[in-house]
Amino acid sequence: MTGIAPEFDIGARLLAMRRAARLSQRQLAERAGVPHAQISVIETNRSSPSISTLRKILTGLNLTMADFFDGERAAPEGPFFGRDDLIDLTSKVPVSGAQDMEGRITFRQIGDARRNNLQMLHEVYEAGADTGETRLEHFSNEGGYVIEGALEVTVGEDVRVLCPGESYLFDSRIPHRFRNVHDGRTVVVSACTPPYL
Amino acid sequence: MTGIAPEFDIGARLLAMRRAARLSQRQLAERAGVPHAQISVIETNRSSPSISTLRKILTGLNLTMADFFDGERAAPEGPFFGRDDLIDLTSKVPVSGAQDMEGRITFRQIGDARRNNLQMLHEVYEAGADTGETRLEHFSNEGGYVIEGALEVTVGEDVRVLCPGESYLFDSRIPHRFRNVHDGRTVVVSACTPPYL
DNA sequence: TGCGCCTGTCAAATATTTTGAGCACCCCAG
DNA sequence: CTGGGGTGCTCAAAATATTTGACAGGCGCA
Repeated sequence: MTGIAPEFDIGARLLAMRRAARLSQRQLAERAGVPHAQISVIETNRSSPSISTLRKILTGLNLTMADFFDGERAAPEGPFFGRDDLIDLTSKVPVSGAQDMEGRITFRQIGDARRNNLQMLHEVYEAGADTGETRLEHFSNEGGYVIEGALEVTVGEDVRVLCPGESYLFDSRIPHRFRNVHDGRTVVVSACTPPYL
Repeated sequence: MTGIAPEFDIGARLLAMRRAARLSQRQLAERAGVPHAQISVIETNRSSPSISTLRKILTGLNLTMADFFDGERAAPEGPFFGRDDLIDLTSKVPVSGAQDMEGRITFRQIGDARRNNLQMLHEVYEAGADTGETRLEHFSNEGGYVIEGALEVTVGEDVRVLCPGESYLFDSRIPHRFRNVHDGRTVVVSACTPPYL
């Protein structure tokens, strides 16, 4: 048996986190103090790393185990969700210029994205919030609808400011960026499939 | 190198969780579908289990990875903590008669218990809340001070109702139990060393 | 083109974990 | 006391993960 967990894709998750940190396998390996091949093997799910190994690697990403497995947290059953049923993903979303963005962008997920293969988020951007250029390679499609405020969305070469009632939909592989250009907060309801996290 | 993680004691944590679930190593092993020796080896920190293995074991305890590593979550630095800095432990505390107690007892931790080797909690018992007989074997000492309401505390053979201003302190190895006998909520500030979770 | 540097992957040797059986101990009923 | 059933721990073989160094492809630049 090649003990690979089916439910939660460790490899994909690590890959996403690493990409988000803009690190190569080798860079991460050095930070974490593990051989570089290790990263490759784990990301492609060809081994189920030991806790100690995973922890070392996570150290290089400044993440805790809890952070890493947060997505696995039991989600409310549904199909209906109250205000408090939304799952806060903020800490998990690897916003590129994360230095200054702390606490300025909030993502809350509706239900169990993985099970439904659909990730719906309620996103709140405080004034000035900016994801920076997101070059995350999730092979997904994502869309969103602006509820409040004004969101500048950049997709590849296209840029546009979206106001309440306006929306977007594109292939996630295209580098994209979200920026709140409103002086108050901007609220968006978005969807992504398959789920990013 | 015998890759054992120093920071977060996996073995102790698993032991605590297993005890809380009132399962023997063999019982848990069967539920989880792993050999019983595994449990022993992990609990004594003589191996750092693979993610897939740990997940299997956790399944037998009805826990997710996120639950298990929740304690490792980055705690606020301190030495001062605002209202929102307290860490909610409610989901992690294995209250014995947990069936009915859902949402009726709240535990919030102050700062990083593990680092300071001191776990301070703000506990809120809703009307009727009862921990049931807690036969948790933590080799700790714990104390508490009642802020509001009325708490019936049972320690071994001793029983007493504590009102605001009253307090308790005892060896945690003695079976104990907390019960809110007030018709409103009861609030307690407690401490435990070394930390239970 | 060819050099240098980067990327990620692969294969073989080594180290660790996992496995299943067996051991010692304790408790209780016969 | 003796057998049955429980507890957790130990051991050696088998399976897996980790490590190391080599490899192929991409990219920029002389």
